[in-house]
Parts: sequence; C-alpha cells; structure tokens
Amino acid sequence: MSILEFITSYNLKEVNYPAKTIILKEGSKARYIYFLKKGCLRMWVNNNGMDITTQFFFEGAAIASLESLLKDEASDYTLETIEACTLLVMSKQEFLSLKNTDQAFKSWFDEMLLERFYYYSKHLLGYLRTKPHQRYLNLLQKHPEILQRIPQQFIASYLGITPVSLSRIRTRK
Amino acid sequence: MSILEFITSYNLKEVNYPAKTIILKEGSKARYIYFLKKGCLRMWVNNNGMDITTQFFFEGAAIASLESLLKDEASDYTLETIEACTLLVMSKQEFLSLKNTDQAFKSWFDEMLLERFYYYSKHLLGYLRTKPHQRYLNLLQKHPEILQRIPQQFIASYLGITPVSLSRIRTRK
DNA sequence: CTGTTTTCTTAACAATTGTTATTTTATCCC
DNA sequence: GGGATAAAATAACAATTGTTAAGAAAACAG
Repeated sequence: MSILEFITSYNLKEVNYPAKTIILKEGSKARYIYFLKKGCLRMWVNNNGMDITTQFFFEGAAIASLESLLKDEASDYTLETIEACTLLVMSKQEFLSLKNTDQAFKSWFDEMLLERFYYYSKHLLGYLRTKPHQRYLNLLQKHPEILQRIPQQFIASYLGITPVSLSRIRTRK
Repeated sequence: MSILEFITSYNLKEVNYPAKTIILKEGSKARYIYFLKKGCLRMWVNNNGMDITTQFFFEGAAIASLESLLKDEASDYTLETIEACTLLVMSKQEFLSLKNTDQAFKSWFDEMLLERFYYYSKHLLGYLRTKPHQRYLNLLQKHPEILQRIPQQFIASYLGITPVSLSRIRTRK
C-alpha cells in the first residue's frame, strides 16, 4: 500500500501551492510533515548565496526536514516547490502523537527513515566513487525522469557542479 | 548511559582482532553486530581496485553494515580494523530478536539509526558545500583526533581525494 | 503576440585535482 | 638494530572543473 493510500485514513487537510513556494525556510523549525499528491519539490541549502539542491521529491513522497521535526532544531534545509503542488498536511503534534500511539504509523515511519538512510548512503557513495561526468551519466540512466522534469541548474548543484560545467558535460556526452 | 555500559547486561562474547583484520567482507551478508571497546575500524568500499573509506569507528561505536543486517542483503561495504581491537559480538538472530522484544534495545537502535542518518546527511552536505581543501580544514578543526590516529591514505579517500592531493593540501595549508 | 526575464550554452582562462613516477620517511618484523 | 616493506612527500604534466562574461534560447507575463 502506498503512503498516499495509507494516509487517506488520517483525513488530512489538502493544500495547493504554486511553483517556487517555500514551505519550510532554512533556520526555522518544522511544524508540519507533508505528503505529496501532485507536483515536485526540492530540498536545498544555502551556500554563500548560491543554493545547493540535496534532494528531489515526487508524487507519493513524504516531505519534511526530519532533523528539524524530530529534534526540534532549526532546519538546515529549505523546502521549495518546483512545480505547482498538491500536498496533504499533517501537523507536528499529530505526527508525534501518531508515532507514539499508532503502531501502523510508527512502522511506516521507521521504514521511511530507513529508506532515507539508504538513499543518503547511496548518494554519498556516488560522490566518493565517481566524478561529476559519471554521476551525470548514472543519473541519466537511473532517473531519466529527473532530467526531463527538473531545471538544469538544480540538477547541477545536486550533482555537485556548476550549471556551466553540467552544460559542458551534456554536450561532451 | 553509553552503549557500552548499556550492552554489558546482555553478556556478549568479547573478541580481540589484530590490526588490518576484515570482520565483514564486501559481498557477504552481515552475521553480527559489534560494539567497539577498544581500537578503531573503518568501513570501505572497493572502487576499481582502490578502496574508499566511508566511515571511521572509535571506542563506544556500534559497528555493522546496517543495510546488510536489516535487509539480509550482501554488504556493499567491508569492515576492517585499523588498530588492534577489542569488540563485543552480538549475533544477527540475537540482534533481531532483541529489536523485536526488548523495548530498551529497540529504542537504542532507533536512536542509533537516526544518529547515523544525521551523520550521513551532514557528511553528504560537506561534499556538496565545500571543496577538498576546505573539507580537510573542517576535519582538522572538528575531528583532529581522526587526523592524529588514522593513516593519511584512509583520510584522503574519506575526503574524496587521492593521497597525493591530500599531501599537497597539507603542505599548502 | 511581443517584450521582458530567466535559463542555458559557449568561450577563454585560472585554479585544482588526477596520474604517474621517483625520492624520502616511517613502520614493521626478525 | 637493521633490512624489508609500506606510507608519505615531491615533481611534472594531463585532465577536469571553476569563474567570468557574453550571447542564444526558452519561459513567462501582460
């Protein structure tokens, strides 16, 4: 069962945001966890005025700054829509309460955390193992949908390079 | 309470390994989780014959290829002692059983997984945010003990560069 | 549809890292 | 301690990426 079907039973409020809407700003604390029905978002950090995208989210994803939500710390990350999005919203209180009382929800969350852990671990490995050019080719092979759907500047920082360098790599391919 | 005190109550077997002992080999499945009493280890992956160190473990750490332990998959990583080590050994069965039945152990594990998640997330951010030279300076500032205790070749791959480049960076500092 | 703004491409040059090989230094083992 | 082995430093050159700037293409708004 997908998280979207699963989460239906919790009767969450649905919201719509246009493209380029910031739903969580770096430096503030997470008050919600979101479930993405339609659209896509990115998570990014500021780095000397330039932003660096660390993750993309597509339909079916659970979206939150987990550190901020779980540790009640200011988020290192900003969450921003790329396309217009339809989201289901769950408050932090409800989230924490469900995590403590609802066994099914707790299991879902543990699994989700583990999956994110794998994701980060693999993503990190990609940086250590391969050079930018190869990382681009790997992304092209494994997630061509990302390259189709996401503006190049975001992909560049996600790959750890500048937009100029990505453009060069693409022609060199 | 540290994990080492906590784990005492489980009466685990203690083992000693000399330096450069492989306790889990890439491609095989994890059968144990270890708790490090003394010494240090590294986790690494093979990359075209060169190894890349992804993590260091010091006294008090829980050591396992979590993906392999939890998903019963072949490990992507090798675990190898750097110094001579004293370890407490817990079998996979015991680990899984405790995780299901022992609330204190389950809580400890959830917390540990979360900490590792943060660790990976921060480590990845370091790659995206900074260049090799700066990563070296950051490591020097935040974890000077690593630079004192760990051979340079391992630190180089941990920083995502070659030993030659690290040597250059160090003199340039 | 058209003008504006943003994104992407291209180019030239600088800076950094990778590669290979050699030398120096440190470590290990008998 | 001394010879063997491994690790680190150094040097020269190649390859890649970063930086800056300018122009082309695409997206957006009225």
